[in-house]
Amino acid sequence: MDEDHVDRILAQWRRERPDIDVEPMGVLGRLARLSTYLGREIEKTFLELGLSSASFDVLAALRRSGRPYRLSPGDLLATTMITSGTMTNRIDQLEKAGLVERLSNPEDRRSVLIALKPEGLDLVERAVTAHVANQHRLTALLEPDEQSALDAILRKYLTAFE
Amino acid sequence: MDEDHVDRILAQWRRERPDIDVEPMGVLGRLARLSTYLGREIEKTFLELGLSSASFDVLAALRRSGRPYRLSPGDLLATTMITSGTMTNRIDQLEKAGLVERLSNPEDRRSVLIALKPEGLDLVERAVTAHVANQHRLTALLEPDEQSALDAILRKYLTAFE
DNA sequence: AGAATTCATCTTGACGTCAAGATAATGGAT
DNA sequence: ATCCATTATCTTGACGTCAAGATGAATTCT
Repeated sequence: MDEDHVDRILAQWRRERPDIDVEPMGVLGRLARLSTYLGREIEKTFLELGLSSASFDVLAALRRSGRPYRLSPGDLLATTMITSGTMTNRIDQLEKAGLVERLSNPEDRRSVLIALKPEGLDLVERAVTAHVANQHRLTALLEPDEQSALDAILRKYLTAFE
Repeated sequence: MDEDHVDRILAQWRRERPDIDVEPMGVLGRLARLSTYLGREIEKTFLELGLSSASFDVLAALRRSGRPYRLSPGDLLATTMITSGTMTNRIDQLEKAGLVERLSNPEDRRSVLIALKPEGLDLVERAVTAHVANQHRLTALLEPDEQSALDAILRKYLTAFE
């Protein structure tokens, strides 16, 4: 059981503040660090295609919704963990890049439909292939039984928030 | 085994792209979502003390380094996962808030020492107490055996990056 | 000693995000 | 018929972060 970065932080706290129980800090610290590393690895793959994780999330939501690859900003919002202002910003950029377009909805003039353009569809198909291959590489750093144990615990943990 | 948000995304991909193996997307997606939720919960606690996670990280590094609570920006950098520009920015703010001060190092004029001021020490002591209590609440959402299983897997996973 | 290299820190410009609120259209209640 | 609350989207201003490079000081090499 080698000492890692988080262990060294915990050891410092135990020396300086022996009154506090740092066990929770260990798990939560590791989760945060790991999530940062994994996020950066994932970002790299998208960067090679001229995308970001942020843009991909929107394109992917449109793609996996099925034909005709159209969703309202509100629908898109529901699939992510961002605010409406951030979604507007993401759509603006994708529109500027020619990957999606805003279509007005004749049935409800308050709302708008975001549609994947052919260029966006083509790009997201290539991106998802590269992304999934990369995710496979990243999860392969754990053994299959560790992956499924991790997944089960994360799933339970998430129910506390969703 | 109820269906969660990530399951719904995976089901969409399986329908639209039956050729791809979405298993890795499940674990990694859950890890990212959970990390975001936990990060927001943690941020809330610091907000009540007029701090952010970012500021706390710096104050905490100084506090747990022990007396006289002084580290160079380089030392601080090594304990975090941010760039030097971001560290300068964090120190600027803490200095502006009167929580730390920059001391010139007479032994090496290239470098600087960041010192906790009494106000900073007082605040970080209160912050770490509140933070640890909050972390305890957050980890208590899992059973003790789940917490330790999670910790063990995360520790192993992290070795791939550190 | 002088020049080139390395090191420690800071600056700049850009980006993604958020909170709060603005705008505009709809639907319901009286 | 009008008013009001709700819904959908966008705008604004601020913040934290990063990548790239600038600055100033120390070290190494000749």
